[in-house]
Amino acid sequence: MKQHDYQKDLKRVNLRATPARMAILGLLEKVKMPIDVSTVICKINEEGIKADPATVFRIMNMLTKKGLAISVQLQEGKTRYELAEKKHHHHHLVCEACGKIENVSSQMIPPLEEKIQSRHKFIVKRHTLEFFGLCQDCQK
Amino acid sequence: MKQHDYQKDLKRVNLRATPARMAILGLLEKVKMPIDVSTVICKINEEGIKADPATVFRIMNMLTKKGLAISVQLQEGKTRYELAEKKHHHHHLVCEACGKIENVSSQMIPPLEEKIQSRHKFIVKRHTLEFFGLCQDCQK
DNA sequence: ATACCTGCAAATGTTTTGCAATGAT
DNA sequence: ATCATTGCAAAACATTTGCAGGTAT
Repeated sequence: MKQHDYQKDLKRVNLRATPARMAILGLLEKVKMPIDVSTVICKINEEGIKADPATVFRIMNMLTKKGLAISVQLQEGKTRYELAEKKHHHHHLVCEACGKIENVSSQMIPPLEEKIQSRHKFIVKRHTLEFFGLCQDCQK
Repeated sequence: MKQHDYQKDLKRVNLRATPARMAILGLLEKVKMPIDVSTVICKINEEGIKADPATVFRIMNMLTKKGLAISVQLQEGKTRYELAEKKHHHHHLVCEACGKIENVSSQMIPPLEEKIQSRHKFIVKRHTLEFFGLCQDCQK
């Protein structure tokens, strides 16, 4: 189980390796699910790293812009972030009872909910699907 | 082209028919796309109906809870609402250039982006797909 | 040494809440 | 006459920004 070299990751995208950034990358790898800024602050604080919300928001925006993190919005009125694993694009299964968040790969899409139900033992109550891009008029 | 009887719709779900509610339902039907609270306030104001943000938020929450409206979140940090047409479940095509929002039906899902591209002349840059329901542990 | 980062305070934007007054039934 | 609904003010959150001081490189 190889530990990522965050120092190198950060240097690669021209970001300085600060304690907060290292801690955040480590945390994102450890939790393996999208987390919001308050959780980040709380968790890294437990590791002895104190950071201001403004700083954490700035870091998350940076990591996202640089491609090290991905922002995820799950109809909660706030943003979550997860590590941008180079591997497959995926979506999320959000349990409305306990809040647990699992991943599903895009290959799941075709017979959609039945497949998810049988493979993940997850009862799909509803889903959201939104496409972002360019409408006909804006393609010029 | 039959005009909806909002008065009856509201009564059916035990909500009183107030000017603000009638105006909002009428507006939602007219615009035919999800709109946010600021837009609602602005538009109904043009019709001579003045309403406080707190009131409009309360109304939108009510309408949503009662099933007359649906809330839509398109990664904007705010909530949009659309009329809960009894017809088919659908998703949205959001143009990142002009902000126009079109609808797509669920039947589109299978070969996903290619189909959307050819049928809607919409270039899909990215999409979000999230499932909400009950995980294995929470099904008891 | 220099440019980047951070903390702090203040501002912005969305949404919620308490309470007294108003309005629908 | 009720009880729901509204407006207003204030508060709660999530997020952003300006600026001066601190820190990686």
